[in-house]
Amino acid sequence: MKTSSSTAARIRDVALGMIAEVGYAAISMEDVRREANVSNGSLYHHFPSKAALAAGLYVDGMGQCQSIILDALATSGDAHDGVERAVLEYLVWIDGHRDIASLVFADLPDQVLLASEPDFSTANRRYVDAVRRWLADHAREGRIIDAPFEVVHALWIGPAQEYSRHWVRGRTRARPRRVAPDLAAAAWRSLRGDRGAPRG
Amino acid sequence: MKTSSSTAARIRDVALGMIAEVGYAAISMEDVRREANVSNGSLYHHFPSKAALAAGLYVDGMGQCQSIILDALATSGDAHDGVERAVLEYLVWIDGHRDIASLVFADLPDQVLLASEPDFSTANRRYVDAVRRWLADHAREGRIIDAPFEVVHALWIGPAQEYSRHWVRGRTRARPRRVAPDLAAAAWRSLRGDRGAPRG
Amino acid sequence: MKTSSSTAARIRDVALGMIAEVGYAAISMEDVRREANVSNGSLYHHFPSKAALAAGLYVDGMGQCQSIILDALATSGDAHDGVERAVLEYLVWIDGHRDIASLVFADLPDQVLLASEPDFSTANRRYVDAVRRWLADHAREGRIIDAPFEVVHALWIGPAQEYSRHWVRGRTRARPRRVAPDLAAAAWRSLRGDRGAPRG
Amino acid sequence: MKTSSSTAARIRDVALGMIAEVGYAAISMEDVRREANVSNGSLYHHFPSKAALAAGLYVDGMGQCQSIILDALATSGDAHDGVERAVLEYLVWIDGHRDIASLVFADLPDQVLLASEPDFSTANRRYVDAVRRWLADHAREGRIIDAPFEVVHALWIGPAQEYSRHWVRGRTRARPRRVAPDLAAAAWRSLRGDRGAPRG
DNA sequence: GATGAATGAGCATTCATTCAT
DNA sequence: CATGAATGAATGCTCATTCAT
Repeated sequence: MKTSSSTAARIRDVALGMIAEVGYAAISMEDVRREANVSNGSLYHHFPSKAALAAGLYVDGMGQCQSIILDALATSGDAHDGVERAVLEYLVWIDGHRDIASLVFADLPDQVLLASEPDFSTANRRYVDAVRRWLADHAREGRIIDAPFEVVHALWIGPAQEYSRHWVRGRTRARPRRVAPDLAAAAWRSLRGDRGAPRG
Repeated sequence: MKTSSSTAARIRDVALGMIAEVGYAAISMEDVRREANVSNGSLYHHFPSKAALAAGLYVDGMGQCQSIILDALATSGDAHDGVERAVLEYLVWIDGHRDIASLVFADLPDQVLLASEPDFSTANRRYVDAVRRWLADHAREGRIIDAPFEVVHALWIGPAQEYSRHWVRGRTRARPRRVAPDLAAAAWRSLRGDRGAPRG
Repeated sequence: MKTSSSTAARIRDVALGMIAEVGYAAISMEDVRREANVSNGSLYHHFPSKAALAAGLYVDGMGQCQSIILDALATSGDAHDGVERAVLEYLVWIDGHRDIASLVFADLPDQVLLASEPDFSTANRRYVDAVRRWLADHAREGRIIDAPFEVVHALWIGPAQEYSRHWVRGRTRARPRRVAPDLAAAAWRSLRGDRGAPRG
Repeated sequence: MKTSSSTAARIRDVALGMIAEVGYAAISMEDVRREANVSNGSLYHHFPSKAALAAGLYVDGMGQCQSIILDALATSGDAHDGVERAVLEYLVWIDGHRDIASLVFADLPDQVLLASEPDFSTANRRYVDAVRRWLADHAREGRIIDAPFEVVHALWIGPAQEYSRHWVRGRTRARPRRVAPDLAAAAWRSLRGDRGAPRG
């Protein structure tokens, strides 16, 4: 429950909460306006369109989400540590930021994706490049399997994402942080290469 | 490529294609009506509401999707075979049914999910029960790890779903059937239990 | 005061009256809706947009207006007769159809002109071609001056149009039919060629 | 091509250009603001309303336009010379001031006309009185036909206005100055009285 | 003179749905 | 089964204008 003084921030907070709860398509600018206690003119003064409003939140949330993983890798000891910590911290973060997670998992209409550019692509490229580089370093030494990026990424983060997706939708009992250790361990089993077992 | 003779079938085909392409929220009954070359009255004669139209397609697609996995398990030899074949055949099927996959991955509004009941829950229960039973059998023998169903399922099918999701959105180069072997092998590495010994 | 039974006709009548009175920009579809006693949905069922509604009226009015002149020429005796009768009957008709005249003189936004195509261009071409042909016939015999079409047309109908324009805007005392003889006579003085005086 | 140093002048220039191009109704204060690179507050500091902004330009343009004709009359030799020179110089001026002409020909909404008062009426009265007086002088001597002012004016300037109107809308090939001699000569043919004998 | 946040009424249009024929 | 007219609520957005700083 952030207390937002500035109008723009208040709008953002309200919009994030509402989109997380019922989805982009199900909210109207009027809903946001009312909830944020802002006049229509003011709302559009700060955000030129519904799509732009959502796009801002989306790019921001996506960026935070990716940063968790990048940070885990940047501070990781070895391959095993990095692979597991990424999954672990991703799930812990999701667990603490359900609204943002909900937005990131939502499939937003093209309109919104369009309004997210070029920020989205820039952030995404930053993420993919960094992860790819990290993977390549470890793949070269045989610690991690050598496969196309998309495949490795799906094996690695895919289960955590899939689980989080269900949790966000309320179709799962255990919170992400509870299942994090299991998913982290399994991620390593999926990704470890021929010589990927220095720890044991 | 179905040939649709009856009006209802033509509507269904058109609707599936359109929802797959731009999403449920982005289409209108008028769009469907025009594309299917049907009068407004006729459209509503066959499908009482937009939600009902989508719900029918959704339940149907979901069912087909689940059947692929259930069939793989039913005809599987051992745990290893079942785990891998499920992923493999799932991906091959997705590869051949992009539109349906797109619909299944879409997060549909509550009204559609509501209109999907009770068929959806029935089918889902059938799926979950069967898979859970199959897993339990093999977990008991130590072939497959023993963890909560949602966790095991995420580890197993999660990467394939995540990859397919990206493919459907056009954000991936290789077609699902190309990466299927890698994802299948990794699924087994994730799920194999203490005694889930190498085949043969 | 036409009594219009069909919904579409009633909308058209109301819209013509309102646009004539206050202008295209000043009316709203809601105004038309209310005045025509039609539901919003019904209004848009018959006319897909405000521009389309106005465009229909515009093309129609323009066509009627042009027909008056074309008919006068078609039934004219000689050059003198045709030149004067065109002006005369144009003014008499305008005098009796103030609403339509108002619409024809209005400078409608590009939107509407765009929506008028291709009907507008077709009608216009028909008019210009016919008048041009009639003029050429008489210019060849020296009855009427030989100058570019636009110039001759401005000299011929221009004063009548300018007068009508002012009348429609309420900035003139005498009704068009009152001044018609003067304007008609002057038109002939403007247009008569070297041998344009068989009548005396 | 005025160079506008002051903010107010820059706004005026921009507004004139935009209104000329797309019309009063089609521009917003926001459009002007952006194009003139001025803040919203500043814009309203200089011009209290959209109508007032347009009204200023309108009255100014109208005045310039009328001055051309009044000057031609004031410096004219005889009736023939005055009638022709007025048309001639009017068209030459229009040719060089397309934007202003466009504004003068536009049919502006009542609120703008209202905001133009009393300046507009004052200027108009000055124009009408002067022209009427000039005409009366020559009509008394039989040089120019004796008819109601509105009729004479329509015959005299009407064709030039009608032609200019079309040119401004881009519906004409030849520039006004090209057709000026023809229109001027015809104007004299229309207006000459019984004793409006050939010059010289 | 300048700035930009705030206001709220208004608008064209969309859309799912109903109903008479 | 089919047709198309009718309905009315809802929505994203624009815009002229005001006001505090």
